[in-house]
Amino acid sequence: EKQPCMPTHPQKPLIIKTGVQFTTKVRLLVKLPEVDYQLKVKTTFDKDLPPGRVSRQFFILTNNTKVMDIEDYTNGCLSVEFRHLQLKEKKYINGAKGNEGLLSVTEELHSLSFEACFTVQGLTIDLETCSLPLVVISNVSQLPGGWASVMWYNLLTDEPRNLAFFGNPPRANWSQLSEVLSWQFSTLAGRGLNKEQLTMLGEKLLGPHASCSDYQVSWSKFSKENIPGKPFSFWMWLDSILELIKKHLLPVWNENYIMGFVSKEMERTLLKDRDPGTFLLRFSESHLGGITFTWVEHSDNGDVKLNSVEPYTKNRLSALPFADIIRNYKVISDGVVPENPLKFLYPDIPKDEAFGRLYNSHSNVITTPPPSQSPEPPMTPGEFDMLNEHLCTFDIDTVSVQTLLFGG
Amino acid sequence: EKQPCMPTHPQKPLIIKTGVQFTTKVRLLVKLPEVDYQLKVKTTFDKDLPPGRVSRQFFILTNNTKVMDIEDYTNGCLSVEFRHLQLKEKKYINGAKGNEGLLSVTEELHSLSFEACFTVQGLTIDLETCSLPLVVISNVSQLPGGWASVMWYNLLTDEPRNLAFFGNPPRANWSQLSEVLSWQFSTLAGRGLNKEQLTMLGEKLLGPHASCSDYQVSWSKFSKENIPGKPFSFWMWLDSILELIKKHLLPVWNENYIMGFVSKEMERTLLKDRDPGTFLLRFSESHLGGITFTWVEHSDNGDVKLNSVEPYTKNRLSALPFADIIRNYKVISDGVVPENPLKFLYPDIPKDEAFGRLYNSHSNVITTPPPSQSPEPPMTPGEFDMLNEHLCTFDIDTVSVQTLLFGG
DNA sequence: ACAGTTTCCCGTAAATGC
DNA sequence: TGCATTTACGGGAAACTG
Repeated sequence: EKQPCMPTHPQKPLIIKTGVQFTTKVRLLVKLPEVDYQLKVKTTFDKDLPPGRVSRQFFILTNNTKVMDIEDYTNGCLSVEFRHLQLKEKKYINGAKGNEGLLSVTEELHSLSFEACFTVQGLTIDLETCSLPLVVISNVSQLPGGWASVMWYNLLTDEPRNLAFFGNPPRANWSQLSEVLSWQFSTLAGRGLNKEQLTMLGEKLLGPHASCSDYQVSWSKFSKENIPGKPFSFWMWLDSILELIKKHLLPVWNENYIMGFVSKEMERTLLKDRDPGTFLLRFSESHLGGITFTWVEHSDNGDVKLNSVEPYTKNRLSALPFADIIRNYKVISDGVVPENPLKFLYPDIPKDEAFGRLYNSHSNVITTPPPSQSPEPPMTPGEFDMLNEHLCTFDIDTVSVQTLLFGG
Repeated sequence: EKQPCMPTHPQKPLIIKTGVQFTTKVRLLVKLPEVDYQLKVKTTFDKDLPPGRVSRQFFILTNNTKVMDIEDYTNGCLSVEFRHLQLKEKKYINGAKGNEGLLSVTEELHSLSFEACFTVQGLTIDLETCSLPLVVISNVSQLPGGWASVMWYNLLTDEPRNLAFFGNPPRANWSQLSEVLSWQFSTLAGRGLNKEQLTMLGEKLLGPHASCSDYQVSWSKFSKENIPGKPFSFWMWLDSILELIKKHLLPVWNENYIMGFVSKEMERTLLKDRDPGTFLLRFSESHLGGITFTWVEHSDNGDVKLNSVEPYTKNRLSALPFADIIRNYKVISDGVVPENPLKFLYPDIPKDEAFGRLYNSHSNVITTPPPSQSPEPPMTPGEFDMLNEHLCTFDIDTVSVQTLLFGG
């Protein structure tokens, strides 16, 4: 049987959006003695949470009971997959929202519980397990915040179900965190971040004085506080770039043509001694999801001048792919013949040699519609791969099953 | 009380999308003697349609009963407005879909019924009325087809409720139809179509030999059959242009700078004797929702050459407004200095004189994000204005009320 | 296999709630 | 009032269904 619909945002599991279908699967790890009746599993959302512990309460709209089935004839394992599950918020008649006041919705952790009950050799056995902490959102605009929480939790704790984690979230070592950030890029595009790129990110987060690997980053600095002088947090900024790459820059990113994370100072250091027309590609630090290029120009008196273009965002890039923008970019100034100032991709690759294979449109004259989106690249392995299977795939804990089987 | 949400697609009433809220209002035209209890009105979808008459059946998801209220103290009129109504399709357990097989969903007409019952001076009075025919769609992609049906019905019949209308739809005189088409533009933008533009449309629909005003257009030619050699019907094509104007071309359209509907032959006739650099703006006939410009060029040997650019569609226009595209358009050919070939808007208005006020971005160098959408223009009056009030606003027929009042 | 139709759900905008 | 959060729904794409 083919799956009629995939789970939500497959790249970001453990986040459930209300009103959108999701899928979950439980597997029984012990081999049971023959049972002559069907083993029913019931799934419940936030089963044994004392009301008021979390500010919002949800329930599963759709049918939440299903019979276990033999998953695979090679191991005879019993499993059940719930599909088309959907979450809805409970509305309180008398506004008794037990809001703790401190946490945002994406810091509020929830869980899915699974229960099964069966009788074997006169013993009644209750099985129960639950998922890793889940974040519930109501709009995809909350997805970046939710994913920040999932990353922080799984990076910093091995506890299976500490729903109060964000009441007092621990700090992360920059060495751990930078690895996770790099993985975000490699799961997206097959290319992580190099040392220089990570150094720039570390300095952005911790200040220029120290990006030593034992420096610690607070949860707040990572995703709650705004970057000084900017209306967005570090993670919101970085996630906007991930989205931009995913939708509009994959070919160029995968060719390693986007230096991307370069401070203004480093940019000057790199470019100042280069030939005129040398340029590099850099993500905007002032706007969400923007990319720009900076090129070297020599004034008549020999001064080195660096020019940048206003960042391109998804709107512009969906009208014309980035490689074609680079190809056809022209500077028009009064009295001067328009010219493309971009000659060599840093350090010295002739522009057309680098981008030639990525060009789509032919020229300004014969304009063609934007080409269809390039297909999603295959994912590369990484520590978070466990999350990249089905949403909430977990096994019933063998130990507790055995306890029940022999201790009942 | 402020309205919490507007009805669906306010420009296209009498079309209801399943799962999307709509609003309706009934008004009692006769002044009733004092009643000491509240007058309840119940609304029902497709109340007395024999099952099987239409292929799909729908029901109102939300509460469908409401109490009438005094609308306006100057006339003391009773009325009730239903808000947040929502339609859902009935699913048949045993596929007894009474599909007539011939009609498409947007040709299937439905109606909303309203009932009220009250007692006055010992007489029990039943009031009932119903809406003009409605089209039910499940996706906005069906909106153009639905609006074609609403237009055709209201253009060609005065019957209040001929739900079988599209079983054998009448033809329309070109004189009537062209007026309706022009109104589509004037309700959108405050500017209808002129004689030349309508002539081009008439020839497109009827062939070049005759666009005499008593020529008749069939329903099929208008919106069902594809234009020969094209994968879309006449109305789909025209509607795609209306959408393009609404979202991306309002300022330019309202200035009357878009000739728009010009045959290739007419274009040549108009441009061939003009100065080089004279251009006109024309909608694409080969692609949905596209606009292009054609300009005159003189070859070295004196031959007149007409060039056109590949049509701009909503994707490109949302990245850069059309006036700026015209401003910065450049032809780049090998060995020739890039130049903007657009000099004079036909017949002879210097480009910047025409478009200057509409320019937004300054040049290619300092690029700015596209400006926010310009606000909806006020509507102009027209025969279809009655439709452009609330969705399904109608009065209970005075005659039948009196019949009931005195004939009971 | 296919075309007409519906469902799904992201992403933007507006409404709502606190 | 302002900000956080939810709701609404257009639009593109996938899934469904005869």
